[in-house]
Amino acid sequence: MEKTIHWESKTLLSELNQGKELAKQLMNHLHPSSSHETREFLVEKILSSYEKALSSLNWGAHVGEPKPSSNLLESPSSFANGSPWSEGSDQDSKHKDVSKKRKTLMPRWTEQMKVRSGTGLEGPLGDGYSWRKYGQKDILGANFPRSYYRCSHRHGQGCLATKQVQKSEEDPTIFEVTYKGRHTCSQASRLNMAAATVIEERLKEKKSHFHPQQRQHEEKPLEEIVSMPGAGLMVKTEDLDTREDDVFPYFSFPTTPIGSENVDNNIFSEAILESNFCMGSLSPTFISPATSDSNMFSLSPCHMNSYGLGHNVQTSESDLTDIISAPTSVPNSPIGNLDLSLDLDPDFPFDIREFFS
DNA sequence: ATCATTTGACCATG
DNA sequence: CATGGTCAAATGAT
Repeated sequence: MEKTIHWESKTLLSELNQGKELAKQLMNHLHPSSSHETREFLVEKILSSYEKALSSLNWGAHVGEPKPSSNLLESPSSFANGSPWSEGSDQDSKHKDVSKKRKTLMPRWTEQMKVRSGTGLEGPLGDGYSWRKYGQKDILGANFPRSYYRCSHRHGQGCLATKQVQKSEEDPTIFEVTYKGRHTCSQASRLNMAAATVIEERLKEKKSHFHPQQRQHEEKPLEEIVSMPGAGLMVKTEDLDTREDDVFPYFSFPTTPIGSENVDNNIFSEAILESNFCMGSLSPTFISPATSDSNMFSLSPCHMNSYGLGHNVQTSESDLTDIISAPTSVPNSPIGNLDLSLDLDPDFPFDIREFFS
């Protein structure tokens, strides 16, 4: 069996290496003079490599798991109007029996994203979902309040996804976004479109000029910017509920496009976002000096929820909260200068913003 | 008028 | 009891 593992890690390595090389090539083709097709081609190749690598991980890592990763083939329509998670639509009956306080079997994960308001790039990007703010609270020991959002389709579609947004104390340009629950609403498919659009826009922006569309109103960005999945971030999975056995590092992301219909931009952005996620969570990167939390683990599971797709991530209950503590902040270090030393180390500072900005 | 945000109060939890 | 999370009335925006 060791052989198998070996073989797989070899495959993995070679795929990753290939991806690396391709990425390098892509970098060289980032000049406006380079043809769009070339870039597209390279991107596709990269994605392909990653997919292979990932699927190899999938097969190798968790055999005894309840599910492979074929869930993405399921059409989202299956839960169009009834969230599979909210059995008894508890939304009305909040006062009901609190007796069984199921710790909300909702997955929870945190992302940290840097807002670069200087460049006008990290504008008011959404994450493709529409949220409604329902509260704000000052948090003890924190300099900035925490905002609470819920999916605006909660009423219509019973979507229970929520998120919390809070400015990082150390670096106010960083927002910590904690998502709870997945979207059961039909917005999910829009995500990719939105992201793709965003990317395109950025490209355009980059090419032409930058217009100071947004100045720093200091407070304003927070509510809006909040969370573009592909933004700088680390993903910290928290409530993974690994009470029992493994269920731990859980790879489940679409290796297949959801609707194989409009597979152009969608895949593109989707895959990019995902790889970004994964990279983010895999990178022990820079242990922020800010975090006084002595040790951080260097390996965090890539818990891909992919927004409404992977509804299999079943969470039992337990507080695994601090296992995975991703590096909190992107340091002020010269990453900004595209320090893409794409070496196959876990530090891989993969950040599409750097590519597209 | 409708919809979203703000904000203090209320509630659950540890 | 302190804290974090949510509700809902008031307020603001469109």
